[in-house]
Amino acid sequence: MPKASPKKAYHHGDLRRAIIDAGEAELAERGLEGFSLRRVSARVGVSHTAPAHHFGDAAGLINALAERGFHRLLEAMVARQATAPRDAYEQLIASGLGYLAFAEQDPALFRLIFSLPKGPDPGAAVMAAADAAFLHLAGNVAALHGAEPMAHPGAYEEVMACWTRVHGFAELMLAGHLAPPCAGRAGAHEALFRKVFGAEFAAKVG
Amino acid sequence: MPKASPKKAYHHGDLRRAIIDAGEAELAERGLEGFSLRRVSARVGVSHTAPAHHFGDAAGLINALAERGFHRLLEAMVARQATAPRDAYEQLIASGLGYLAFAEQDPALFRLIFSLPKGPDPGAAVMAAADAAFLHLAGNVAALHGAEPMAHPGAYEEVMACWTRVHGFAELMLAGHLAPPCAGRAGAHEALFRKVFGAEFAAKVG
DNA sequence: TGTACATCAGTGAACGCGCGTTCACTGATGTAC
DNA sequence: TGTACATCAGTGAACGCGCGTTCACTGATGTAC
Repeated sequence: MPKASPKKAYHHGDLRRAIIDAGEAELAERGLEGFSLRRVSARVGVSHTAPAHHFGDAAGLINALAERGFHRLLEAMVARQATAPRDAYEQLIASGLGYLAFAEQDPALFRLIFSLPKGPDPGAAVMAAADAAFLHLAGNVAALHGAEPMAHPGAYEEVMACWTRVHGFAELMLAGHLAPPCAGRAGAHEALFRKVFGAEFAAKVG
Repeated sequence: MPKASPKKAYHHGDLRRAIIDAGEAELAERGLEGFSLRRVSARVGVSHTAPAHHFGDAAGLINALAERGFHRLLEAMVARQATAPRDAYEQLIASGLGYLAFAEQDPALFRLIFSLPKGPDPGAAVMAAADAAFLHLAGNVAALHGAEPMAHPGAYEEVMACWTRVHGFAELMLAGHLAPPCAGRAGAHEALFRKVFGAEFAAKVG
């Protein structure tokens, strides 16, 4: 039994993964404010210089967390859709509700992915993860017309109309700007979200 | 001439105001990340313990900045409306464009006012400033119906529909998630905003 | 009008803290021959 | 199969930095009498 009881192996085995996990937990518990490599390292039980081998500096870890964050966002949309009627509009709404659920469950990670410092290199992996989330929404919208995503004229504007509504709702919710009756109960925002999402404004001239 | 040439008066005269001004500038130049009382004090040319007399700690200054931020947001909406046709829908759109202009001009302050730590006491003055901005939008929406703000049933939902759209657009714009053709030119987002704000989604069942 | 005293506003030195970075190191793993 | 060596992964002590806080202080202002 060669690998049995590795009590305290010098090499961690999957430290990169462990640090991202710890970073995510740290973020959820204490927020981005005061986020530090030292704290994350201590959480993993490793010396505070160890992460440098995998991420370079703190920005590198933040980038990795952002990539995971966009994946989580996509997962949340997909998960919520699975519980909804297959009707295209209901699927779109469910996608939005999943988006809101993610924001509510992990506000710090949600905010992180939408406030990246726009540094020199945003990181191709992060961009790809963000694009995947965007394209998912585009798919939801295209389904309303039984069409391919982003295929017809005006498709971009329509997807952005969807995204800005969902995202704005999420941000105002986190900022505490939704009316008190909606606070507290789980999923209490759903009725408001449905009305707000579909509301039409009169008097569109020209 | 009693008060002439006060070269280097021991008392500042209006230090509270000066510190808020410096804090606003500091925020605009360097962002909330690494914002410190020491830097702000140095900017004013005053010892770094001086602000404590006026704000207590850093949170106190942040609060004062948030209050000013909401006022700036309201000012931006009003200013933009003044340049628009008096038609109610155009006034609403103009209000939204002012909102976007503020976000674009001072992203750090914009983000600050929508990410307050939700501490024990959010500060009555900040709340009042936020409410004023909300009520302004409510007035814009009510004008579509020639009614009083928040008077008719469904008025709240309608105002939130407006707010979430404008706010979501602003946030995604700052996060760099608007399509490249819209980046760069001043006011280049206006056409997209108009389409996105007024877009309707088909198939609203029930 | 003048004097005494309390309060307010700002100073500047000192402190401890957690941070990221550097550095010489050591244990483990992989590869060449 | 064995040995040598390079590379990778993680350690732990040390450093300097900017931060907020504390503290005794001093200059200016206001108020009572």
